Amino acid sequence: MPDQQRGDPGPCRKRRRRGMRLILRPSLLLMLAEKETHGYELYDQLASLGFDPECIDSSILYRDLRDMEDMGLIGSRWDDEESKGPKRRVYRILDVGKIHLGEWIENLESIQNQINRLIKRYKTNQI
Amino acid sequence: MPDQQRGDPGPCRKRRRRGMRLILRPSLLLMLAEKETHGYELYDQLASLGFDPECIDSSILYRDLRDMEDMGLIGSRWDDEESKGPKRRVYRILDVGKIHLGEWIENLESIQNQINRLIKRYKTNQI
DNA sequence: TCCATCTATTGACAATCCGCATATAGAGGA
DNA sequence: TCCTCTATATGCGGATTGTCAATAGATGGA
Repeated sequence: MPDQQRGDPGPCRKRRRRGMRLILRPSLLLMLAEKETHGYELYDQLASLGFDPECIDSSILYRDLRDMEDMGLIGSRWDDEESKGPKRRVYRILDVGKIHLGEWIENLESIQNQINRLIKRYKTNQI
Repeated sequence: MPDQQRGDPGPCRKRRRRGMRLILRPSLLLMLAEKETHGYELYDQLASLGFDPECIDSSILYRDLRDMEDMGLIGSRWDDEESKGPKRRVYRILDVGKIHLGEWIENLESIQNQINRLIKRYKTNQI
């Protein structure tokens, strides 16, 4: 019996997911800045950035990719190599996306500072 | 003319807000763990935790407080002291809330690790 | 041949969340 | 009287999110 059918919420609790959504897009953008690739491989490599793949529905990843394409951050083409299985849509980062990624990283740094401050205050006050 | 009516999104950009929402509730809970108080004072003190008050609509704060009360994390009573102005709803943290706050802090720590990893990879690869 | 499985992407739908505007209301000051 | 500050609450429309299902090519085994 799968976990979802027991009362067990498992490791993918809501407030954990919230943080996940915060860093998913910059993570995808970073991976695309390293090399162009397709959604399914990005999905596999999320673990290398600390994501639990079981907590991420792939449709979210694909939607984020399409959204970022609509925003002009990344571009895509259908793969022309013969691969095993259905066709792949290969994404690459665009210049606008690189700039955007840089700003995203800055924002994450400021969020990190804020989280630091919060945790420090929590530990200092011995709650 | 207020900022909202110009095209200017100002400092409260969406992806900044996303991070804000992530830490608002634990911040409120931490402040209530330090001392019981009412919503308006919490609102004023958010700046001490690195929030930009202009980026937070007070309705969100009040709604979060009510939600956390519904979850059984905090309790409230109407203030019996005579204060200047309308009555205040004074919140205090409950035991369940303290446990919840601890778990929240742990989650924030793991999110922090993930952000660290992301930023490090960004800087190392000289994107 | 049929079926299960893996790869790969997409779309539909309901639920939730968020920001904005607005309502209410007591107290103090001009 | 009217404005402002303090203080809390609600309703609404639009954006975001998560879940589920659909589509579809390739492979391998019974």
